[in-house]
Amino acid sequence: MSKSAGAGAQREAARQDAAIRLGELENHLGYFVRRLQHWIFRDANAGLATIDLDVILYSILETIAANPGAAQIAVAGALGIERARMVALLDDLQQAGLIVRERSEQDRRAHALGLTPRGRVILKKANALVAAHEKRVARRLGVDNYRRALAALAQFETDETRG
Amino acid sequence: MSKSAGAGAQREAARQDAAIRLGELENHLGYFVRRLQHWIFRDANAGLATIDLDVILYSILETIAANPGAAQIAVAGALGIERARMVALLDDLQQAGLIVRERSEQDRRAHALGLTPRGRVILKKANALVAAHEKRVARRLGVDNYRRALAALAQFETDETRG
DNA sequence: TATTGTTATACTCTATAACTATA
DNA sequence: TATAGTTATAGAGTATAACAATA
Repeated sequence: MSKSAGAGAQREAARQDAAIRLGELENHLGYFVRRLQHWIFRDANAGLATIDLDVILYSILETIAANPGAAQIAVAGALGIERARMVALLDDLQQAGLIVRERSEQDRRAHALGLTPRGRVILKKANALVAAHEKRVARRLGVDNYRRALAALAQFETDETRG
Repeated sequence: MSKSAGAGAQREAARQDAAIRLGELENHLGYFVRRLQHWIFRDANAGLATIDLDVILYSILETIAANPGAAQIAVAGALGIERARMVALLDDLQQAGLIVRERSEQDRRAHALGLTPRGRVILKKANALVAAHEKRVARRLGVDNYRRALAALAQFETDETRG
């Protein structure tokens, strides 16, 4: 993965950030949310890559573990993933031997999702990696800020305006 | 924009959210950040669409206004946009008559970016629309939570790990 | 040699529509 | 008629590499 030119350009761009003013953006939560999310995804994905997962796949595994037998559309809805896209993501997890799709007994259109024994083992490792990532976020943001941010953002409900 | 089938599916998915547990995700800032960002982008873009802008184009306009004469790579670096992608975004703004690209006198490789008079008018309207959006975010999140979130997240510095 | 802007390419994600099998 | 899962496609975004002009 040679990135001699690209890394240099990015480093230079970062250096110039200090001289750039953000104007009204400083007053907009969306700007900071986007910036933080960008960093969080890169850091979390870098950790999860060691067990061939990423943030999305991990979130799906964790949600299935918390809701055994749930249908694809329920997990997709909870995570804000399109149901069309969920198909390919679950294909990946199934081919990796981490989940099973069984016909639901209540509704034969639906798949009842579940973790395999291997899925449970990987999920346990993933949760350890994500916990380490959370500590990095907390250290970076400051422990007090981290707690405040988590408490404030956890109260946001998105359901009403979906779709 | 007929979305009879899609909207129905999404509404159903949202309804089922209530029954879905999130497990460890409840303790992860990244989950809530992603959820909030998703809502914020949709809401802000819906507002800005009335003047043919979106959040990214608005952020670029505002940054240029705050840093007249800045080079493309400096603006890109401040906003976390790839410099390759910045080219097309600035093409859009230029074709819309909102910005100008002039050769920098200090560094003839670089473009000195600036707003046109029309760009300044549109940016003023955009800032009003975004201010209205921010109020919706604050109302949705609760004013105290909004202030706490803004204060906490504004202290996150991303520079070190770019690239 | 390195950087700015540019073009090109491959891959991922989003949004949407349509199909099947079920309900 | 409507929904769950699936497939397909178009448009956006990301990541990367390479090139010309310039430093």
